[in-house]
Amino acid sequence: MRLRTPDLNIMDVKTVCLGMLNDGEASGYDLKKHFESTFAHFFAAGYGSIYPALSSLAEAGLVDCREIPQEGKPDRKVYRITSAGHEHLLTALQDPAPSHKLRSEFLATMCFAHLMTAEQIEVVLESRVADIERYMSMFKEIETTCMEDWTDGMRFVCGFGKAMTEAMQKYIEDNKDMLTEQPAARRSVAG
Amino acid sequence: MRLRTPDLNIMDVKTVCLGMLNDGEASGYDLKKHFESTFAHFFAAGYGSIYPALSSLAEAGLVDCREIPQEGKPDRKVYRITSAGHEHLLTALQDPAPSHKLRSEFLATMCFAHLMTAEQIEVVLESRVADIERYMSMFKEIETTCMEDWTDGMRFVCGFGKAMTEAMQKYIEDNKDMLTEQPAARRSVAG
DNA sequence: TATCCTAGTATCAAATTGATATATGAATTT
DNA sequence: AAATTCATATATCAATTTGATACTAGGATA
Repeated sequence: MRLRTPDLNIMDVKTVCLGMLNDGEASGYDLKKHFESTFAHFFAAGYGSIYPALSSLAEAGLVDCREIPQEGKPDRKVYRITSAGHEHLLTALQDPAPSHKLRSEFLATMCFAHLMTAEQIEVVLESRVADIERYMSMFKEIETTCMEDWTDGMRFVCGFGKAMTEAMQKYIEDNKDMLTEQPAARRSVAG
Repeated sequence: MRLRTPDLNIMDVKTVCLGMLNDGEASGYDLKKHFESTFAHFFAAGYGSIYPALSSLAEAGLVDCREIPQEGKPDRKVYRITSAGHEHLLTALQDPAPSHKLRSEFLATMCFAHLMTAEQIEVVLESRVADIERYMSMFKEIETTCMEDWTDGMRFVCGFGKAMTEAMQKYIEDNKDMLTEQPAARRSVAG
């Protein structure tokens, strides 16, 4: 019988929020903006995971919460990391093999390209290229604005994202013909 | 008030299973092996999602199931795509902008590299490089064995995986010093 | 005037993860 | 010879995450 692993040192939404809060206090709304900007290319999180994460962190005493009353809007809840939270973060960072997983409906779709028309394939590739270009602008903007006051870690991570995005762009550019210049008829049922 | 999108044309585990079954009948166990080999680098799925997916597909009449009795083991359930299933697959492939998402605990960890010791960072980088090398062997094996009878789509997808993996390897090789050769002291609390 | 954007909270069903359970024969290790 | 691991094959379950939705209001834009 195998014992359950402690589950305490995993980089889930909770831990990433804790890490962000280690950099300074913030509200759930503020954290969401972080997830949408610098973290967007490798770690997505929505309100549906951020708010429960903050509640859970507060309940565990890893952060504490201060409510700032506002008129017309809900109270702003500002979270601050505690020393227990800081310790917990250091523990989570001890995982020697953090995961790195791609979930690509795009590639899954391309696996079945032989069931699609050339036009359908082109539309999908164009949308992917558009996405890539959005990321490239984002990386460029980041480089020219906030990058100077960043840690080496953040620089490494953004450079990583940029390098991957460029490689993706190049691969698609170089190989799209593989998909769209099919000699044989496609699709077994007429569209 | 916005209407709920039809939700019928999404490349979820169900649809990917359907696509795999379009290539020939298979059991849940067989599909798992597919997910572990050729699909491993971009679309993970475990039994916990495959079996419910197959049940749901069968219930919707998109596949049918034949039970083959076996001694000592549970009956083998072999699923075959129906014509309704084939149609559904073609519909799912009409999504013009299928997603492509990375979820990287590795990069999230590296964001907080300033809270880690140089040794911890090195261990993490080594485990990532080891993972990359496993993927590279996998791609090489694929190229020398089954690639010939593949569709252009599958070739595109595997080439994509290989290109990304190589780019990742190169980036880490070229930039790891950024993380491990820090001049300043690290960690605010002694380890 | 109407709609959209920003600020701010929060919840919920559905999908997915990762582990676990069950059962047997064959292969491998001690 | 006994013990352990591996391959075959099914399935479930709690916890996590997704993606959408709901509520409110001021300011900007069409």
